[in-house]
Amino acid sequence: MDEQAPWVQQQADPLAPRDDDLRHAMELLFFAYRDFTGEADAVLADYDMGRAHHRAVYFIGANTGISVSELLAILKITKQSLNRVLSTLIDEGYVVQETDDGDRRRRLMHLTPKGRDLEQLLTRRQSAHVARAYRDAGPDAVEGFRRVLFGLINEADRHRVTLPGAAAHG
Amino acid sequence: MDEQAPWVQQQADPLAPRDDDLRHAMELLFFAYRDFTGEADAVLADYDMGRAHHRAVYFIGANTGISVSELLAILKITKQSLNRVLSTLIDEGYVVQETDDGDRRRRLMHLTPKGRDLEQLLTRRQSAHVARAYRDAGPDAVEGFRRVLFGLINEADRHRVTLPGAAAHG
DNA sequence: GCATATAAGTCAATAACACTGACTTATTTT
DNA sequence: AAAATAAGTCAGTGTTATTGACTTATATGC
Repeated sequence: MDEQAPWVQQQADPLAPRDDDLRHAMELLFFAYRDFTGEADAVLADYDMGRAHHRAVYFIGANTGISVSELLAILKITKQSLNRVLSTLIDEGYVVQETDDGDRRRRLMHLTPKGRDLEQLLTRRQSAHVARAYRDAGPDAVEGFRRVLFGLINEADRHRVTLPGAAAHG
Repeated sequence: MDEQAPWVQQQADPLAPRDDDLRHAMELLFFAYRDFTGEADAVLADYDMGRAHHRAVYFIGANTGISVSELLAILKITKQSLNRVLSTLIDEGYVVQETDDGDRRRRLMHLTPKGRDLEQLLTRRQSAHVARAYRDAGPDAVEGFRRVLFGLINEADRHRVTLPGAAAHG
C-alpha cells in the first residue's frame, strides 16, 4: 500500500472540503458555464459576432460611461483584443464614445438604443436560463450560490460586481 | 414616458427573480469563472499547453476508460479540435489509448502516472481556490451553490457530473 | 515650461482553439 | 453484403487572444 499523497484527502482539518467535493465543484462550474454561455451563441452568429462582442456590450450596458481602461480591467484582455471588437461595435452603431470633459484623454462609452436592443436580445435567453435555475433552487440556495461565487472572485475584483438593487445608471 | 418593455421587470410573478438579480448572477458567473480558470493558466504555459489540454486531462482522469466519442460529448467540441490536443497528450506520454476488447472500434483512454501528476498539478491551485471559497461560505451556502449550478446545466448533461462520494474508478 | 506619466489607438506578427466539410479505415450490426 | 458506427485525418477558415513597438493627445509634477 502506498502512502496517501498530501493532497489526496486532507483529513487533518475536518472543516476542509473533501477532494471529491472540490472535483464536483469544478465539474459543476465547467458544465454550467458551458451551457450558460451557449445560450447566446446562436443569436451572436446571426450578427456575425462572437462572445467578445457580447461581453463588451454587456459591460458597457451595465456601466454606462465606462472608460476603455476600466473595461480592459474588467475583461482582463489586451487593448488590441478589445479594440478589434470595439471598432466593429462603434462602426455599426451599437456603442458610442464621448470625450470626458474632466479628462479629455478618456473616452467614455455607452450603448446606443440599437446597442441596448442587442444587449437585451443577447441577455434574454441567458436570463431565462438563470431564472429557471433560480426558481427551481429556491431563495436560500440562491443566497448560497452568490456567496460561493463571490468568494471565487479575486478579492481585487469583487468591487466590480454590480450589486442587485443598485440602480443601473443608464 | 415610454412603456416598460415586457422583459424589463416581470413583476407579474412575484416568485420570478428580478432583472437585477439575473444580471448579478451573470456577472458572478463571468468573474468567478474567469478567475477560477485563470489559476491553471500559468502552469499550463510552462508545459506549452492550453485550457483545452487541461480539460481533456481532467475528464480522462475523472472518467478512466472513457472513449473518444464520450469525451467529445462532454467537451462539446469537434473531433478535429479534440484530436489536436489528444495527439500531443498521447505523443508526450500523458494519455494512453487501448482498444476496447468488447468493441474493437473503440479506443478507451486513461492517464499515465505522468498524466496523473500533470492533472494534479493543474488541479491543485484550482482546488485550493475552490476550497477557500467553500470554507468561507459555509456548508449551507455550498449546498445552494450546487443546486443552482446543477440547475444551470442542460438536463441532458446533468448525468455527466461526477457525484461526490462516488469513488473515482481509476 | 518641460519632463514624465497616462489614456487611447494603431501596426505587424503570432498562436490557441475552435469551426466546416469531406474522406478513409476498421469494425460492428442488420 | 449493406449500412451504421468509432476513430482518425486532410485542407481551409475564423474568432479570440497574445506580444512588442509605436503614435497621439492630454494631464500632472517639478
